Amino acid sequence: MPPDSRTTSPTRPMRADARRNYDRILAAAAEAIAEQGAEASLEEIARRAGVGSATLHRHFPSRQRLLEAVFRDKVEALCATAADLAADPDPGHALATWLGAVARHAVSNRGLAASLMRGAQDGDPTLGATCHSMITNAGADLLARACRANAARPDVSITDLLKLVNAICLAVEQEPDGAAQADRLLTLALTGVHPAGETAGRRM
Amino acid sequence: MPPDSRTTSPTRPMRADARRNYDRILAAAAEAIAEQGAEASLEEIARRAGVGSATLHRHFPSRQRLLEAVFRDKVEALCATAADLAADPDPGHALATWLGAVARHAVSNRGLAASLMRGAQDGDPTLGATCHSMITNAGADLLARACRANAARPDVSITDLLKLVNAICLAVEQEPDGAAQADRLLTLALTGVHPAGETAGRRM
DNA sequence: TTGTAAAACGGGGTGGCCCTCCATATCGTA
DNA sequence: TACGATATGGAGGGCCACCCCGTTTTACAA
Repeated sequence: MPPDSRTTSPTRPMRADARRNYDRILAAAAEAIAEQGAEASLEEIARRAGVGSATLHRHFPSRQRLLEAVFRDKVEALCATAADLAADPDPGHALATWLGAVARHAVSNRGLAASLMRGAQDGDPTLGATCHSMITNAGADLLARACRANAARPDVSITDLLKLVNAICLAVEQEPDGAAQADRLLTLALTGVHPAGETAGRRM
Repeated sequence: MPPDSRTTSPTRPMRADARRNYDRILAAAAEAIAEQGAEASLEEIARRAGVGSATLHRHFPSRQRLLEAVFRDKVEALCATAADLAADPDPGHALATWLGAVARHAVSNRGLAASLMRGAQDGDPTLGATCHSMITNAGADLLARACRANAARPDVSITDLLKLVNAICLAVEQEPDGAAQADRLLTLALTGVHPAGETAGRRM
């Protein structure tokens, strides 16, 4: 929800200078995070944006809020992908494809995985439209279809599935060949370690 | 490799006061890390140990070194478990059991997972006996047996398997019910998302 | 026992970080 | 244009990692 001077929402529109600074901070943050990951220094982001650190903290009261703003469009793209895949004739394939897309985004956007995992947990029950809930809602439908088509076990939750994907991405995101590793590990996790032919679903 | 005044190694034995401080720091670190996780303040650890921060930095040039020293005995226990399980008549079960044990340790010792994952990567090619290599060597044997018994796919590496386990632990270690989640996710990853009966090993 | 060089120590400094206060500057509008 | 509401950012506080270097402690030999 980037503050929007065009909306007719009850909140008064932002002043022009405020909006300009907001956008500059967002751009600087995207740049810094791409280079250094989600732990990039907030002070440096403010410096890059050419604003004081107080201004950054006023617009984004927590790091999490900043991350969510930075990644919002990526998350929306992922949700759109999910909507497209909902029409796929093979629900199992659709689910796997989507999880792969999530992983690809998470690996190539350092910090995204961490953002997706933390759903406004830090006693921050303000906005309902967090990255976490957006992505969860988007995936729930795909999983439900896959279950109905018997392509996924009924006892698996979308929360667990996404946690798994994000855990993998979080773990490999600082390695040089992160994308390849994430793909390999995701495939491994989705298909299990048993060799083809052995009964799947056995509790090891 | 806790410096040992008893060894006959080429390096001169530690002075008594140095050894005493080393041990105190280690104890304080274990305590602080158990309470606050791997990001515990080094200054506070020094404070608890009753030494100056410079002394801490002299004994442990990096946080990673300190973590490895703290977790060394836990890792050794895990290696011992692996050795025991090598005699298990069901290699598949042995591997799964061991991975579960790794997960349990990692979840209950905050920071262990991160330690296990980073093998002296930070241009720190000093000691070969890092946590990472110890655990990898211990697991390699179990995996090899499981493969031979056709209980694991031949194209899976112990590195990947451990990365998966640690990724899961890393992701859930700050949540209240981390242990339960780790167990659930690990099972999911080992058995795959396909329902029982569907062919395992299919590339989704 | 005592003298000495080597080893170890730790207070204090540097610079970075996050976050907040409040005097000042800027904007939108009447 | 003038004025009140809004936004700004420098300065400062608290915390941290890490290092310098004068001082203390140790081990050992005379």
